[in-house]
Amino acid sequence: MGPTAAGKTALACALAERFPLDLISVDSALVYRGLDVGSAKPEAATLARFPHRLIDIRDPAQPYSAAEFREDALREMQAISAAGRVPLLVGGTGLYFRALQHGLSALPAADATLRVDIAQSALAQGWPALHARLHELDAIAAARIKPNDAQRIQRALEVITLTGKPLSVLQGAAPSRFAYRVLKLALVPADRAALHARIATRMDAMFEQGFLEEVRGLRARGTLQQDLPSMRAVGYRQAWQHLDGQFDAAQLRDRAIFATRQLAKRQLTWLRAELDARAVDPFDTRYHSVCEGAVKAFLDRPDGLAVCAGVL
RNA sequence: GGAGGGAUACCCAAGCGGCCAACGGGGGCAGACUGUAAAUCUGCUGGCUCAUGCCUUCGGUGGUUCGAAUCCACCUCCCUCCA
Repeated sequence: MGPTAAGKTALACALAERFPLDLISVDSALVYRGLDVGSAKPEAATLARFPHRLIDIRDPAQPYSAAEFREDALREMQAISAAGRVPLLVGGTGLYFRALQHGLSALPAADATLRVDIAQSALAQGWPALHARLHELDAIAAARIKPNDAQRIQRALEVITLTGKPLSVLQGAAPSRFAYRVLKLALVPADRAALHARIATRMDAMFEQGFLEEVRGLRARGTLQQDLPSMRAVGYRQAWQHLDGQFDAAQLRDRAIFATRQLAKRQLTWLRAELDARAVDPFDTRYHSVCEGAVKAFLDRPDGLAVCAGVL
């Protein structure tokens, strides 16, 4: 686990080189085919040598979901284990890690038509009005969801409409047991400025590698919309707006970098919640011996990043 | 050389005698997070203390006033136009 640009792929490959590991990507953007440069998808050569499962499994016109990820990941873990190898989950999507490990309540899947309906009434009445309606239907959920949190209000109303039951009731309990022992490895920047520097450098590299052309191509397909999850990904959203003429190239670079830094920050919040809860001591050599030289090498990295690990 | 316009907190930008430590946006920091999650949302963002408290801020210096970011004078720098 780790924030974007921390070097997760490099660490994963280094580990896979020394241990009987098969990689599974835990990343909500890498699942989309055609989002390569801008998503920092591992290079073809890397993927050829270290295959990652759950990359390029979906067309960008079709949304993916945490629930689908859980199913897919469990299936892959099963297959890998059955083959006598160990699954190594690599990625930065906190919700996916959580959903995988702790499960999700039995809720209905997204309903595109219904979402459009809800969004339309929100356009007319404003989200606070819908929040008020949610309060009538499910006071508990409404108390937890902020009046401006469009996405969650929409989902809550969607679930209630689909099932006739309050979301808060449905979310009540679903502790699905997780059949695996977990060793958590996290790449955490000891110095935020170092991570920011990496992000800027990588963004410039992306532009040089044809990121804009990639987005032009995706738009040219004619089947993609700005509001699709794939096109709202960090960088892609800003590039789309730039190609719409909303701002110049300099602005694009700035905005894409800002968005990436903000993403990294949110990822670190997930990580802290995850790691603090375990009270992991990053320098407990017991864990390091598990991953030997690979982790040690990363621990000694001079770029302000560090690896910590812990058994769950 | 002459005529205008402008200098506000990290950045942009309101304010134009008291309700101003100073609207708003960006950025930053912290947090939340159950089928959109690289998404969505919340809080904080001069210092000290964290109390309806104190201190230091609105280019610089001086002045007017009970009281100034807001008025006046001079100075410094920037922009536009005329020469």
